[in-house]
Formats: sequence, structure tokens, C-alpha cells
Amino acid sequence: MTENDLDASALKSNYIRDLIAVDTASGRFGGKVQTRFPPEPNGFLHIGHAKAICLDFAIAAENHGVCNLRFDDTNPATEDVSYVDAIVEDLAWLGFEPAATFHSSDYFEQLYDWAELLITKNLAYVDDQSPDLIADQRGGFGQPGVDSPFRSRPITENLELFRKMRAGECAEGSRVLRAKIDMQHENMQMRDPVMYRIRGESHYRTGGDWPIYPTYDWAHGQGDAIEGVTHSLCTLEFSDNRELYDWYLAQLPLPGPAPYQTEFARLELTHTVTSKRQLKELVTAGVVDGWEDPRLPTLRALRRRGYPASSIRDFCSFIGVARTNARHDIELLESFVRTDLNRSSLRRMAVLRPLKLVITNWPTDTSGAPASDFRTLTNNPENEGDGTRTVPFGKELWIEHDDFKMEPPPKYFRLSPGREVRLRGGYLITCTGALLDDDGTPLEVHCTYDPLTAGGAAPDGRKVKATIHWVEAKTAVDATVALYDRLFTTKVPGDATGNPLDDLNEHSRELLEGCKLEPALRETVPGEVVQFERLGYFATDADDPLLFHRTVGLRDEWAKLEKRAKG
RNA sequence: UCGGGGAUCGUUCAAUUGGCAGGACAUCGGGUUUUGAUCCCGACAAUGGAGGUUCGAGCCCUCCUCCCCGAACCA
Repeated sequence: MTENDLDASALKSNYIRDLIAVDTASGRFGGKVQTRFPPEPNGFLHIGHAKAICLDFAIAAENHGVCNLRFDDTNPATEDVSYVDAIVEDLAWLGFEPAATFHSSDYFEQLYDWAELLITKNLAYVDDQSPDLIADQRGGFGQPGVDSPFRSRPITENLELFRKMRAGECAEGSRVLRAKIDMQHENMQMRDPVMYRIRGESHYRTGGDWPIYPTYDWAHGQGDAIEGVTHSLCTLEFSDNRELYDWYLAQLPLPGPAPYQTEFARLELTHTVTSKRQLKELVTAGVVDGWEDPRLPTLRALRRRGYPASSIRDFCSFIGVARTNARHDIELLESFVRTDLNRSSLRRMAVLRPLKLVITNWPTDTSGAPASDFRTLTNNPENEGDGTRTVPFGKELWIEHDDFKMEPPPKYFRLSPGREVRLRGGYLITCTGALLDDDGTPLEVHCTYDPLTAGGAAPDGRKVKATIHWVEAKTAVDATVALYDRLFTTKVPGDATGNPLDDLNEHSRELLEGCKLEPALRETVPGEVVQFERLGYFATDADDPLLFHRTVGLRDEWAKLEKRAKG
């Protein structure tokens, strides 16, 4: 996080910053602010997590506090060390370094001791009923629950049974430890929630040490308290858990003031999904090619697609935080990506759908072959320091199919018979005709060039309405370019039918083979993002130097006009 | 049905805490331009509804409507 990010975000007020100001004024935590990012290692980080990460780290940094990473690993059935590694990696890529890394499993021993304490205080009991029975007894919305027959079990018996559970002497699912709160409570979370369940699975960190595992509720607040967290930020769906969070902490001898939980709305974006379940479905159903498919909103996918981490951070700090369920336009994220890349990326020329262009009056050299020529082009008009490069030019060039039309529609400024346009950084050329196939599709465009316009400017000051990009044919490098579009056609996937897969965009990826690149593009480093002039930003694949992913297209007025004309 | 949370331009976030409703994205129009990009200028456009308190209400009160979350031994 840079100083600028801090300044920019500090300007925006929000209710969380307001709360902290109140706490600072009252001295509730002695002026301390500490947060944590608590992912469960059972999936990959996505753009939604980025919002939470940016918030957690920003709140801590603004207040001279720290933010830790804590793996919330209380469920061995779904968690894996491979996710731990991936999360660490993605977090670092996003640009954040936790002050320390912890695991909920670090606290299993302490949690166990505290559970015995609750039993001793007659605030917890061992229940021998089945999950179904326990669920039935919990009641429903508006209907109170009923007490378990085991609720009045004597303390000594609870202690004895709990120790048996811990010793591995009880079958999986045979009994649980529950907090003794209130089965009639209006908040369902408070109806004697389960604290421990028996699980046979081996834990990726504690192995077979523990036959019992704490639930989220019994672990989370205590982990916060042990680490010295002051402000525990989480998403809205945990609002009802807050009362339980506070209840548990109130029963325990904590080392310091109890942390408290504040909720905020999770990030949702149009035309995509951000729930772990739905993301997983896309991967397992083979809709996309794994978790790193550039069409996914996972952090590793966005990275592969060329989204700068800074643009994601800027986006997150800009959208701020609220309690309103909101779905941001994906266009907003893309505008941050463009702003970032416009400043930072080198300009290059590439022709995606090549059409041969022949300059009929191009000179020959002494041997009778077409003369060779080199043009100088600016690497990045937004940054003079990036300098210039030389690009080979010659008699035969590739231009974009879209940049020539036999019969130009209204407002079309590009090449057509009789028209003069500029080849960017090259010459002014005038179209004299074209070879067509039987369908009328252009096969080859013929032009003459004006030798006095080297560099692209006419000495007589005449103007042309269009500048098009080009790649010299003999030196062109062949490459594959992947064009990406929205993964879903609708703003809210599955809104109509309940199943996002019904709204899949069949054309979310288009692979173009045989694209023509200028030679300098051979030198890009893996992962580098460049601008293909007039087309968009493209990221070199991490493994294949001749595969480019379209990060995002340039804004395109002509495409808009065309679309409008078509109705 | 009960509990919790929410509702401000098309979208989203603000509104100095009761004092001229502002920004960004999107859209539309114009200017600059060797990228129909960038940049610059301009326009459009909102307080869910009904009452009440007040000199004054997006903000306070009452009622209503609509939306989201909650009944895993998931997190």
C-alpha cells in the first residue's frame, strides 16, 4: 500500500472509521487498533476477498495498528494446506504483508481449556442426540426451541464425557458439546449452539491430535481476543452471530478488552459470481479451465489476465464500505484497470485479424528487391521516459480486417478505395483497390504511399481522418491471442432461473490464431501487460511467450456507433 | 411467521451529523489528438410511500411498502 492510497482512502468517511474514532476517543482499547484477515483455507481468494483484505489492512494502517493473517481452520473435512499456500501467495501479490500469520488451530488447546471452564460454570453440556434431533429441537423462525433431554446433565458427567470425546473414545457424530444459553432465544444462533463436534478427518496442521474440532463461533472471537484484535470486521451474514461472539467472550477470562465485531456488505460485481460454491461449480463443470482461467474473478485469474494489483486496490478503496447489499458495475473495476494500464503499459502494434496490404509504389533497392525501412515509434505517450523503438516497415504489411471496407458505412473513417489514411508512425497511404474472393471478402488491399509523409505527417499540412496500426509482413511474429468477454450475459447471473449456468455467455472466450505481432513483442516478459494500439491491453501468458490474454479493451467510440446503427 | 440489517441519480459511494443533495462509473453532446485511446469541457439524472416535529428534514418521530440475511455437528 502506498502513501497515496492511504491519503485517498483516509479522505472518505465510513461508518467503520466513525466507530473507530469513537473508540479512540473513549479509550476503549487504549488507542489501539488491530484487525485480521481470517480466510478459511478451503478455496482460492477472489475479488470479494480483496475488498475485505483492503479494508482490514487499511483500517489497521490508518490507525498505526497491525493486521494479521489468520487461517480459520476449524473444519478438517474441507481444508487443505495447498489453499494456505495459494492464499499467502495471492495476498502477497495483492500487495499486503500481514504483521503475523496465525491459525485457529494454534488455539485448539486454549479453546479446549476454556470449554472445560464453561462446563464447570454450568454453561455447556454434552448432548448425545443426533444432528437431526438437535435441529428439530432448535425450533424455527417465530417458534421457540425445546430443551434437549441432556441439557440438565450434571457438570461432573459433562466433564467426564467431554474428556472422553477429547480422548477419542466416542464415535463420530455420537455427541457434541453445546453451549447452554437459551432454547427460546429469538436469535437462533443463541439456541444452545454446538461448540465441538467429533471428526475423524486428519487436520492439515494438527494431524490426528484432535478427534474433536471447535465450530467457527467457538473459535473466532476467542482467536481475536488471544491475538489482541480490537475490531473484528466481517461480512453481513454474520450479523446474527455477533450476539454469540459477545456471549462467549463475556464468559471467559480474557487477557485484555474484548474485541467486537462489525459487519459490512460483501462485494458483488455484475456479470460474474463470487460465491465459493458457484465458482467451484464453474471449475468442476468444466465451464472454465481451472481456478486460474482469466474469465474468473479469482485473484490468480485476474493476475493472469493482466489486472494490476494496484488497480484492484484502488477499486476497493474507492468503493468504500457500507451495510447495503450492493452489486457494482464490472465497468467500474475495468475503468480502474484502464486508468492504471494507460499510465504504465508500453504501446505495441499487433494485428489480430490480418489482412494483407501491398504498397504498389514502394521502391526497390539496388538488387531489385523491395527496399527495407525502419520507423521510430513512441513507447508510451503517457511517459516520455519509456523512450522509442524502431519498427520494421516495408512493401507488404498486415492491417486489421476491420480497418478496410470496400463500401464504407456512414461515419467510417478508415481505409476504402480512394481514401487516404495514416499508418501510425509510418506514411500516409491511399487505397487504390482490393482483391476480393467470390463472396466479396477482401483478400488483399492495394495502396500507394506518399514518400514525403515519413513519420506520418504531411509537409503540406493536409489532414486524414484515420490512423490505423500495422505490422510489417516479413518480420511479423505469429502469436495466439485470447479475447475475453463477460462470463455471464446478465448482470445478475441466475437472477431469472436461480441457476447462474443458465446465463452463461457462450462467447466468453475467443482464441485467435495466427495473429501478427511487431518484432518487439517477442521481448515481453511473462506476465507483462502491453497496450496493442487501438485494441486494448494484453498480458503475456506466464508460460507461453506467444500467447496473449486480453486484459481489457480500449474504449471504442466506433464500436458504439456501429452497435447503435445496428439497432 | 419471528429476529437482525437495509432503501439517495441507470450503478455505486458521499452529504461538515437538522442548513443550497456532491463525486466516480455509465449514458449523451462538444473540444484537443499521429491510438475513434488518453486528456479537457459540458449535459442528463436521485432522497421508496404517507403523515408528524421544525424557520428549515435525506438526516429526528409514527405508520406503511419493498429488498437482503438467519432454523449445518459450514464459515
